[in-house]
Amino acid sequence: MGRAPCCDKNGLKKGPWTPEEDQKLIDYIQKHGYGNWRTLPKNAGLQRCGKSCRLRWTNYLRPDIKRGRFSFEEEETIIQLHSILGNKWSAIAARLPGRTDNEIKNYWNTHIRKRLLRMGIDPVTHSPRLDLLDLSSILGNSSLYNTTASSQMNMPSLLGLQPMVNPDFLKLATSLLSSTQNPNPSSSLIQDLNLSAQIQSGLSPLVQTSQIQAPIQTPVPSCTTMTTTATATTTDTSRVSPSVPFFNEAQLMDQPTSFGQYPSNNDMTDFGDQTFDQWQSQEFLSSSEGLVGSNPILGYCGGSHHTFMDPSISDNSNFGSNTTSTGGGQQSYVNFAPSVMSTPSSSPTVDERESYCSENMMMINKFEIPDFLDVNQFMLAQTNC
DNA sequence: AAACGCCCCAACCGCGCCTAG
DNA sequence: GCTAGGCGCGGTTGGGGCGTT
Repeated sequence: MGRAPCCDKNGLKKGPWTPEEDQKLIDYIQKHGYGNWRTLPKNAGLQRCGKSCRLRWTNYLRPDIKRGRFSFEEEETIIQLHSILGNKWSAIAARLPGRTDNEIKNYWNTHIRKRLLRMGIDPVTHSPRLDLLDLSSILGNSSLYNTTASSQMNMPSLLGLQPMVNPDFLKLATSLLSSTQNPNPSSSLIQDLNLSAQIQSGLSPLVQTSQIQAPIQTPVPSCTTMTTTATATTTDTSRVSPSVPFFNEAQLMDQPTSFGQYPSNNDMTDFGDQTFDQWQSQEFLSSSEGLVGSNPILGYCGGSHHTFMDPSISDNSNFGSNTTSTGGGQQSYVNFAPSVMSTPSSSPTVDERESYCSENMMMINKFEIPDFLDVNQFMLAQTNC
C-alpha cells in the first residue's frame, strides 16, 4: 500500500555523517533529549530526516554503545536468542547491553550465519540442513573431516550414524512447524500472557513446562543450533520451545536476568573461580530446580550429557581434553565453549567450534522422541494452562 | 606498486504497527 | 471505523578497508 516518505527529502542530506553533524545531534539530544524525531533535525539545525537522525543516534552516537569485537559469550547468546526469536534483532539487542540491533544483524550476516552454513546448519531454522544429508558434502564442507579430533574418529561408526536426523525428530519438527504456523496469532499471544502471568505469580514456567515436556527424557545436545531444531522452525512462530532455556519470547522478555545480565564482555574473565558454564548452569538451575533431568540445556555448546554421545566420538575427541575440569558435579557436561570462554587467550578457533558442534550434529540421531508426544497437545496444554 | 576481489558495516529503504484525530 | 503521521524494525546496499595476486 505504500506510504508517504518519512520526510520531505528535498534538500535533505544523505550518506555518511560528518563529525559536525554528529556533534550537533549529540549536543541537541544532551540538551533536549530525544523524542520527536521528525522535528528534531530541524530544531537541531541538521539537514537530515528524522529517521536518519534516529538511526545515527541509536546505532552509533548513543553513549552506552559497546563497540569492538563480539565476545564468544555474546556470540553464543546471539545464536541462542536467534534460535528462539528469529530475526528479531531488536529483541536480541535488548538482551545484549551495549549492542545495537544493526550491529548484531551485521554480525550475524557476516560471521555467524556463514559459520553455521559451513557447519551444515541452516541459520534460519538452526537445524541440520537436510540438503546436506549427503555425507560427502558434509565431510567436504565441514572442518569435522579435517580436525585432529575427527581424524581419530571411528569413521565407520560415523557413517553408521546415518541418517543424520532421527526421523522422529523430523516428525516432531514437522508437527511443530504445522502447529506454529497456526494462522491464529492469538493462541501464541495467550501462551505468552499465560507464561507471563505464571512468572509474575511466582510459579516457575520452567518447571511447569518441564512437566509438560517430561516425556522427553533424552537431553538435547547442547549446541543451540541443535536444541532448537524442533522449535525454531520459523522466525516468528517459535513461541513455545520445549527444548531451550527460553520457552517463548514472553518469558525471555519477562526474565531479563536469565541472559542479559551475565557478565558482560568487559568482565568476561571475571567469573571468580567459576567457568562461564558453571555460572550459566547456576543461573538456570537456580530458577528451575529439578529441571536438569528433563531439560539440561544450559546454553549454546554448553551442556550435553556424555552419556548421549557416541563413545566413538566423545572418547576420541579432542574435546575430551578440551573438557577442562569444571570441578565436581559438572563433569557430566561437556564444558567446551564456556570453559575456554573464560580464558579469552585460549579462545577456541572457528574450526574447534565447528568440530565440536559437528559432533553434536552426530548426536541428534540419538534422540528418542516418544510417539505419544503430540505437539499439538503440547501447544494446547500451553494454551489452556 | 597496482589491480583486483572480497569483506564489513554504516546507512538507507520500505513496510508494518501503533496511536491520535 | 477510517486515515494519516510517527516510529521502529528488518532487509538491503554501496563504499571503504583490507588482503591477495
